[in-house]
Order: sequence, then C-alpha cells, then structure tokens
Amino acid sequence: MPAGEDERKVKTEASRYFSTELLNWYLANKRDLPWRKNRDPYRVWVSEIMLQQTRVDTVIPYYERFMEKFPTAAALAEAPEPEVLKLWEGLGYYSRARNLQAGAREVLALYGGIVPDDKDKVAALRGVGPYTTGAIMSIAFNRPEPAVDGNVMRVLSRYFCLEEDIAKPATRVGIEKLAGSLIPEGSAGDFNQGLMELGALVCTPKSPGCLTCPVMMHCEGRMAGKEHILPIKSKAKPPRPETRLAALITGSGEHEGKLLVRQRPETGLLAQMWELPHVLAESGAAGSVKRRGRGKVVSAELEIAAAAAASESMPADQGGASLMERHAMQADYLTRALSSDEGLLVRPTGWWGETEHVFSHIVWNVQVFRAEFGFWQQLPELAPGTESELPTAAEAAAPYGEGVPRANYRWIGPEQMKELAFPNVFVRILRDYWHGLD
DNA sequence: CATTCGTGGTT
DNA sequence: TAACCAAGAAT
Repeated sequence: MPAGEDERKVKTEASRYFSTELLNWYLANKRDLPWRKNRDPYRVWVSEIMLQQTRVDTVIPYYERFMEKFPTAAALAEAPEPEVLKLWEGLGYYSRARNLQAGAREVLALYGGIVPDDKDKVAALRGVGPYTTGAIMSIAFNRPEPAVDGNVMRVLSRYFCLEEDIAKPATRVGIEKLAGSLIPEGSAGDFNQGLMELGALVCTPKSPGCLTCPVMMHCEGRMAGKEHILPIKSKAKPPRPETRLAALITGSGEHEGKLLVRQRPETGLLAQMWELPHVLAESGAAGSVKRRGRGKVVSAELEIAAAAAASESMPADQGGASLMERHAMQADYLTRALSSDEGLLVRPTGWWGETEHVFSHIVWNVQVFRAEFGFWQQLPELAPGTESELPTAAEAAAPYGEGVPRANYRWIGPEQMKELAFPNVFVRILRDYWHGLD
C-alpha cells in the first residue's frame, strides 16, 4: 500500500473519530444559553453578531435586553436607530449594531421579515461575513456549512497539528474546507456549536484541558507535544498612544447644572455615539502641542504661539514643565482648538482629572478640564471651493455675534444619560463627575 | 492583504 | 502586570 494512501486512511479515521466524539460530547455537555432556547433564525443571527469578538458572559445580559425590545427582525427594522445603539452601549464594535439593523431592514423589505433559508441571501446581509453565514445556516437551518471562528481555528490547528499562521486570512479559508469535511450527516448545527464549545470550555488558548478532552486520543498536536505552542498566531501591532484633551463644560441660566455633550460623526471610531467635547493633542508626550491632522483649521499663528510656549516651558520634551504648567498649557490649547474647530467659546476653570482608555488600535490618555460655557461664534459662511480662505485663528476667535453650534450638541443632566449612547470612557467620566457633585 | 473597528476577562 | 485574546466584518 502506497504511503500516501495509508496516510489518507489514517487521516480519515481520525476525522471520523473526531466528528463522532465531538458531537456526542457536545450533546452531553452543552451550556444552557439564552440563544439556544430555540432555533429561530433571527435569534441565532442576533446572538452571532453580538458574540463577534465578545465573550459569552458579556453578551448574555445584552442579548436578553435586545430580544425583549426587538423580538423579531421586523421590530428591529422599524426601531429608531439611536434606540438600537443605546441598547448596544458598552458592548463595543458599535458598527455591529448599525449593520444588524440594516440587515433586519433588508430582511423586512426583501423577504417579508423572514430570514431566508438560503446561503447566498444570508451571506449578502449587512454585517454577515463568512463565519456568521455558516453559523446561521448550520445552527438555524442545519445546513452543512462550516462556521470557522477563533475557537475552531485553534481546535483544528491543534487536533490536526496545523502550523499555518491563523492571523492570516488565507488560513481561515483552508480551515473552512477542513471544517466542512468534518460535519456529520444531519448534525451540522450541533457539530459546529460543539467545535466552538470545545474551544471555549476545554481546548482553551492557554493551558488546554487535554485530560478531559473528548478527542484527546487522536489529537496530533498533543501527540506531538505541541498543544501549548498551537495555534501559530503572529502578533498584532501594539495600539498607538494618543492624548485627548476633554472639556466638562457647565452651563448657566436655563442650562444651569447641565453639561455640554456632542454626537460623533456618522462613520469611524465610535460612530454616532455621544461624548464630551475634546481635541487630539498629538505626539506621545502628554503636554506637547503640535499640528493636528487632516487639514483641520488650525492657524499658523496659533500654532506658532503654542509652539513657542511649548519650547519655552517644555525643553526637549523632557517634561521640564511642572504638572500645573502642563495643565495650564493643555487647557489653553483645548480652549483655542474648541474655538477654532467648533466655534465654541469657553472659559477653562481648571484641571479635573485623567483616565486611560484602551481601544483595539489606540490608547487614549484623556486629560479632563472644567470650563464654563461662553457662547457660540457666528462664523462667516464659506462659499464652496474657498476652503483656502478659511479665517485665521484671530478672525475666528473674534466674536461675530451669538451663533449656533455647527455639530450636534446638547445640554444634558445626569438623567439624560439614559437617553443617549456614550462609549464607556465618557460614561465613567460623566458618572464620576455627577457623583462628585453630591 | 493589512488596518480599522471596543471592551473586559484571564493569565 | 502586561500581554493576550474573545462565536469577525468592512474597507
């Protein structure tokens, strides 16, 4: 018998063993999770979106609240967008919420609110990629489609001793073919969930529980003594540091006791969420003042003044300035930037505190300052194509009269936190601020 | 293909 | 404690 044929035979037996044992293990050991109550495709869909890059324990309360509020695709499709985002507050990766609702609207418009039992149609839904397509098709419809997530790549890398870098997209494609070939006839949903369940409960990233593993006997990674070095995964780039200067701006008169907040842009980081007004203070050194990016209107005059101040009090970025001096410089820069960028005139009254917030690719050091609201500058209208004639800082700072904010700003009290969706970094600051007033 | 998108738990 | 990483998709 040729060596190649023999190898294939061994592999086939190990594969059959794997599929059978894993399926039986899952049926006996599966967790009782809210999205396993039934196989409603919409419920499966919502759970899979929430579970993207997010732990089961974190998702559970969000899932319960979400399904109570939006029990069907039609209910989600017809909801106001801010309401959906608010229910997602704190869960992260907020574009998932928007994409999920966009998908629900597709399902309502194209399929009468019923998630179609059709791989291509499901895959075409907004926010549904290769993994989620396989998960919905297999779990909800029991179709024999692979659903390869991080768990599955880890489990199969170990079981078959695969040494490809699972951080590479091409590796996932290969593992999908393998995973698809392992699906037992008629049990796609249970098998795929079993694969992930094993990764979550036994074949964990560090210190895998080989002694209790249902497929330990034929695990090639373990037999090769490589269970601890598999899967191979190249390291991610470390997040870049950013210093953010934020303002707690208090109002007077009808806005007495309230704070000024604003809504973020439609796209990008924390899209459409609410936040304290803040500006980027570039360069790692917490106090340094430098040109801000993307053609933002910062006049040369202002930059020269700031740079002069910086070079005087902060020689060679060695932090020669005292903490108080640095805070004074930052408050000054923040005030000028809010004026120049937003037409928002405030009077800084002191440093309030700082906090660190880690995103996947950025680390924010947030320096928070208190300030009192002054007025909105009435900025001159700009004719199209005359961006190069934007006002200088001195002109922009000149009071043209009472104006209105350019972006979406609101005055809020503590009770209004329940209406708007804030990212956690600002939830913490605002909670501490209002708590400190008591 | 590499980067951009949050947050919190685990080791 | 710093690193790692979790039921990924869009660009």
